[in-house]
Amino acid sequence: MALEHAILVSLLEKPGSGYELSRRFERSIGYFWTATHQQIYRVLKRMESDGWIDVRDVPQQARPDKKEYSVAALGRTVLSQWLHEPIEPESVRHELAVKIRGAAFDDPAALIREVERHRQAHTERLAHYLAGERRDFTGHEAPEAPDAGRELQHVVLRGGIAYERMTLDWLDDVLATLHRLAPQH
Amino acid sequence: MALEHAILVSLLEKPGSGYELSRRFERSIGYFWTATHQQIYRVLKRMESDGWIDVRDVPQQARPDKKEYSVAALGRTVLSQWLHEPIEPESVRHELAVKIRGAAFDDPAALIREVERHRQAHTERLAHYLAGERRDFTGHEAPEAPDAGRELQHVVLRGGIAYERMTLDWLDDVLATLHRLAPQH
DNA sequence: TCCTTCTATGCAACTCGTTGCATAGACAAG
DNA sequence: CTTGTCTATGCAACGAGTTGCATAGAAGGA
Repeated sequence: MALEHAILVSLLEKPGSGYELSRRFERSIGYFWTATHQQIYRVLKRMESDGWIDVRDVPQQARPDKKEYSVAALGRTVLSQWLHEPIEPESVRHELAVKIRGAAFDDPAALIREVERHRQAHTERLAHYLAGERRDFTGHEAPEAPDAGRELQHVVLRGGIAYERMTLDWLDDVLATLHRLAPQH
Repeated sequence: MALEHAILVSLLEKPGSGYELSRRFERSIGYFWTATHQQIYRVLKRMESDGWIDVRDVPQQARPDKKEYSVAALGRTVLSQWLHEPIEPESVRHELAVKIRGAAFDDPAALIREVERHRQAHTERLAHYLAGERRDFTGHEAPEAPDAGRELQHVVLRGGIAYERMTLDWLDDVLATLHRLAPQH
């Protein structure tokens, strides 16, 4: 399991409440690990009772009070241990690929609109990543004092960008194939 | 849920037993949807009792008897319905990306070996895909009578190949970044 | 005033997926 | 003749993840 670890990384990058974490899991770290707010609240509670993180009640005006979590010493140890353990290659769940192979037993042309929808979604995500890259990573780095966190966030973001570009190319390939199989469209 | 649908697609491509399906989920369709044999047996039982698939006892010599499953009419209907439903973009679980971001709070150099291990695994998987492509998709297609199933399996495989190539390039980028952050290595 | 939206937290029920274990026939190697 | 491997199926328990629902304060618009 790695949700705990994703939360530890996110809280190390910046302490925050369950609500704030669930927002981050819709942006930033959520591009590489998804979680709903229910999952996050439940896991935060367990992590806190296990002493991995500390809580602090933060009264707010103009909005409900919140609980701000930050990583405790034990949490850093746990994260460090996890970082030194080898992980298995990702187990893939590529629903669209299953659909494409399934289309052979139905109407391939009917998938065209669906694939175009995905293409659109990936175009938007790529634009979003590129905007984030321009915003956060276009300043000059001091070459003698690189900021490790910043560099590592950037290389992960470059991975997201490469993934979206590859996916767009592939979806074009899929669309060409579907059109070839259904020339009347 | 899509394991049912992945199984329907696989059984339409070729009927088979739970054991045979679990083998396919380690190759072929398993590159895009993973499942263990326990999951497969459990779901097969449910699908059969729901009338999506038919069973046939197949006595064998030199090995235990098996139950061969094939898709029933209802299963085809269910698959067709699913194919016409829009699906959400994949929810990502990229554990290595979480680790890379986490490395900022530990020793980035300690990740180098792990990333190299992943690079090795992806190199092997790419070679495996390319071998499969040479084996199954190097014959000439009759241009007037394309085999839809074959074409669609090929485009999905091309997606896997593109993914592995992109991943290898990105892992090289990650390794260069890690080395830059730990020049003593 | 009521309705909606945003922040903020949480429970309960359920399904999905993983892990460990068990059984059993046939064959091959030592 | 025992051990290991391959085919073949399955149970039980647990943990992870999803879905639906609930509460509540404050702000802003109709």
